[in-house]
Amino acid sequence: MAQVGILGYAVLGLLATEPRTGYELAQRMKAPIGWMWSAQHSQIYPELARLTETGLVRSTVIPGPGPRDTKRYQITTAGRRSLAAWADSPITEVMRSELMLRVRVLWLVSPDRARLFLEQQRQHQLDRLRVYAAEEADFARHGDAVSDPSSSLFFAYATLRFGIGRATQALAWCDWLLEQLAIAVDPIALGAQS
Amino acid sequence: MAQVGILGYAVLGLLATEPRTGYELAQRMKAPIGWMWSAQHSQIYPELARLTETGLVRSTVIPGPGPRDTKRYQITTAGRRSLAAWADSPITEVMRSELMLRVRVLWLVSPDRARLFLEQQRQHQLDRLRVYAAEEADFARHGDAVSDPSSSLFFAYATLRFGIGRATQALAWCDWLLEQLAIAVDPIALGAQS
DNA sequence: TTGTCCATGTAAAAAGTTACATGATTCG
DNA sequence: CGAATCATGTAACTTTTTACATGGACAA
Repeated sequence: MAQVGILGYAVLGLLATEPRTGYELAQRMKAPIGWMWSAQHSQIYPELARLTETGLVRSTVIPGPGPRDTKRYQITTAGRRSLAAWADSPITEVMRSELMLRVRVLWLVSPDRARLFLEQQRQHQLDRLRVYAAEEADFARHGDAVSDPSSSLFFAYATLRFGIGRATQALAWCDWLLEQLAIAVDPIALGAQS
Repeated sequence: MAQVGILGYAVLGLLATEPRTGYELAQRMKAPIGWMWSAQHSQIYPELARLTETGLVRSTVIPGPGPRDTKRYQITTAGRRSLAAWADSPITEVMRSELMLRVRVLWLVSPDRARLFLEQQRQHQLDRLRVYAAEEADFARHGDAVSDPSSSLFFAYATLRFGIGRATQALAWCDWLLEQLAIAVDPIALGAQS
């Protein structure tokens, strides 16, 4: 029995709340959900075929445009069971931050360019926070279900909170680092502060 | 001219401060630096060969054990130039969090298992913070160089700060979520709080 | 009529993981 | 004398990215 990879579970997780087409799944895997996990459509279509073969999803043809059939996928009972088993299995996460790789090497860049780079990152986090704020407003409209820990909505909201926390932390870090750089460039400021 | 990928720059970044063997590079790519970017030795050796071909690193054979030559790699002037150019070039980061994928789906799991899962994550963050604290103590021993933004040490310290901030934020989020779950399970606590 | 969105796929290449393989030294 | 560490590599496989390919509907 072919085992399911993370991408498979990501797809099953999205199908667990409602049926979707491959295209819709691909859309969802972009920002802001894509800031948690991303995938291209070229990865999703073959994955859906695999999940169908192993009986974890099922599809029905619906009317749609284009040269091929439009298929709406739904999760099966077996799929739901597989997803639940994966949900609280041991997790080994590999963190990858290109940003930190860059920062580690910023001493090779002129102070001006370094500051510009960090200001761009700062702006990037602000942009994210604005998107998150809009998402949070959406959740607020749902009312009580958001605070009910047996609902899928509650955990979707929890991931949003995580994203907001992360962006806020990254923003604060940018500010701290920019401040450190400013102090170093202008020792008078240091004197005035101490 | 074959272009360098992120892994290549990660390697160049480590070689920028001092020469190392492939083995030493692989060691460094484990925790806690590996929490920012990780790579296996099977990826590093071929990468070093590529970087040698393109003239971004150079190696000298040094005495060592085993059936093959032990090589110490150093970055070349061309390598340093390439690295500096990459450092502040536009960045497009793809965030991947298996944890968030799991949390999104925790409503499928029993409340007890969900709480256990989150408590494990909480402990995981605490463990990380302990390792980071030890690393921070190391930096403190270096004295002034840590606060000099023209030094490589300063930016290494900045990435450590980022890691600490991230783990702290994740910890706070775990606490928040666990609290939400506790309130839902035990409505008396809610009454007592309000 | 040109461009964007909907909708599905395949192919090729790059990146990353896991497993295989060798052998010296050093510590318990 | 066995296990861990040092040290280097290759092979097979999986995952992810980028590019190619088709075509309907609808709006500027």
